[in-house]
Amino acid sequence: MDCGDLFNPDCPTRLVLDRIADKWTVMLLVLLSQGPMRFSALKRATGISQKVLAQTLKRLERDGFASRAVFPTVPVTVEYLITPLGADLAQTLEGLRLWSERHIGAVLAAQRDYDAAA
Amino acid sequence: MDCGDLFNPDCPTRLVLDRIADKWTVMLLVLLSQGPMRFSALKRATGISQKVLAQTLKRLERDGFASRAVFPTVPVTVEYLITPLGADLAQTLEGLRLWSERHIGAVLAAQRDYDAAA
DNA sequence: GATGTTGGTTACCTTGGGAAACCAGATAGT
DNA sequence: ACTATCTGGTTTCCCAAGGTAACCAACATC
Repeated sequence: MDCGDLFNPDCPTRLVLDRIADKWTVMLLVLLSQGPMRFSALKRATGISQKVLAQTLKRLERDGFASRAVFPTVPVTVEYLITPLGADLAQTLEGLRLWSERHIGAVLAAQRDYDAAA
Repeated sequence: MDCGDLFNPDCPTRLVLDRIADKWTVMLLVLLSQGPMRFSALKRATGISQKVLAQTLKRLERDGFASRAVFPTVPVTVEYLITPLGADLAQTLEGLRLWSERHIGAVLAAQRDYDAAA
């Protein structure tokens, strides 16, 4: 697991982590990778606040991970779609999902042990 | 990429994301997976503040991802080591590191395009 | 006994996320 | 005409997470 230079703040891994390692970005990425979704559907699905959802979607669009499609219905319909780049990233995060399902028990057990010792 | 139910807040993926999807946890996990490291070395390597480093390491320990070894030298030496569980998680994140090195250019290009359009 | 070293903890301040209200644009109901 | 309603936001205000800097304990050295 050599990063070339993880100590360097311009290391690609650090740059990518700075973009996606927050509370909601990864979850939105995974949701959108399952299919297009409207703003309100994403809000309902995640429980994220409207403000931060708008912010986070803007960043996803800026980074080239998602795109916005506006349909002039009434009321207006806005759909968010994953891009090929975003889909590729979501695919590599699939491993994390599998890991979570396999090891969540071990994590929760570790937490219980740690809390019991204190 | 079916999560069973990513809409459910108790979905394993969401629980794991809640633990590791913050500014520093993933980077510390990757660093420790390369070998044991002392507190001050982690601080220098990441640029993280002392307070948040201590906090984050405590959480890593609680979640069973890292362990703390204190050597009664003078001044005291404290080493942080990755656990098998943490190493396993870091291994699945290796895919993310590879993805970053391959696609960071596309991300930065997308950002440039987006900013130019505005 | 002042100084330096490591690994923290404790103020203090600044930034980011959450809750709720408001807004635009257009239609439906009364 | 007027109010209500729907979507997709933005604005306002508040609180929590993170950063800065100072301090502390336990020694060892000068």
